[in-house]
Amino acid sequence: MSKNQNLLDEVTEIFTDYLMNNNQRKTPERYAILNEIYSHDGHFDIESLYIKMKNQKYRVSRATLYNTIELLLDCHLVRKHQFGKSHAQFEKSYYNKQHDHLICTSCDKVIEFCDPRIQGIMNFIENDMNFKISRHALNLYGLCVDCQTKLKN
Amino acid sequence: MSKNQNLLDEVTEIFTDYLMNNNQRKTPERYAILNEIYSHDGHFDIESLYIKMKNQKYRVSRATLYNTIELLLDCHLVRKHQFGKSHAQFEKSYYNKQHDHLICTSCDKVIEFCDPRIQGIMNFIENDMNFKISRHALNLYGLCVDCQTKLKN
DNA sequence: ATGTCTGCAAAGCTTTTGCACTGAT
DNA sequence: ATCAGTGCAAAAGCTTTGCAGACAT
Repeated sequence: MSKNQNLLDEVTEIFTDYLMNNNQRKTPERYAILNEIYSHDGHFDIESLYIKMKNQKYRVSRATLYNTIELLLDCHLVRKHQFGKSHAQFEKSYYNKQHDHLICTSCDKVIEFCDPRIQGIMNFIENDMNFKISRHALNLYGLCVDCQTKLKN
Repeated sequence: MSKNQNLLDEVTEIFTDYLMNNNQRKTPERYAILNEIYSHDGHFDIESLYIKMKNQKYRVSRATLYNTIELLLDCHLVRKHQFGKSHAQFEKSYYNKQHDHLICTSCDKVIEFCDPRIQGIMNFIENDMNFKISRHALNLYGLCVDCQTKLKN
């Protein structure tokens, strides 16, 4: 609880700094959205975030969600993913080390993993192909353990 | 020229086999689409393919393009990508070894590259995390050489 | 007081679906 | 002669935009 509160305080401060430095207004809606995102784990899309906030006291519009997500992406408090579905998915990214994803094509579950060898590949690309990498996404599509067992029966 | 013709003959045969084995009709539209895709290099989206075919003698609908692309994906003659834009991009995949992509976030150029180390990562995931991988996508986003120079000025 | 940000609704884009017709089998 | 596949248009999703009003500065 207090750990979560600390995290929330930290990201709120980062967001505030970002808004000030970019001449953006510090509106209650923006903080409410940041708060909602950092209060839950896992991946989400705009629609589910909209529903979740509507079901609570919040009064937000989809437009504001899209607008605010853009700001959060810009200050790296949120990451955006396209896992092959038509709609984008997001996740909070502060204090969450960069990781990659296994996507189960049967049940749509998303599993995170880390592998240091990716760094080697990226170093090679930057040095030998002279491409300045700002971010990466390694997605492995296939069957998770559960679905492998299910499909056997 | 004759090399391209050989490739076209080969993929046509593969597609024909696929259609027969799956009780799908061998319609001229489907072959026209396959032909169009294999006559050009690089990545494309449905809309540009539609425009390109409309500008020629072809009479195709978007619905048929989406439908046929689905078949071509299923028989692995085409690969689908989501590079972070809202619309999907595709590329022919026969005789095109599996590769990954550098995506320039400034000019949207897509550059292909291969790195054998990815195989090591995938082996590890399959064996130690018991996840059955069917395909992967490693996308590195950043600035290509041209845009690095442009942005310096 | 000013002008940005908001909610709402409407429009935009990509993709999917419904329907009557065409044509591969 | 069937009925799957097609073109066309309309619908369905996700995302963006226009506008009048609200509110952070």
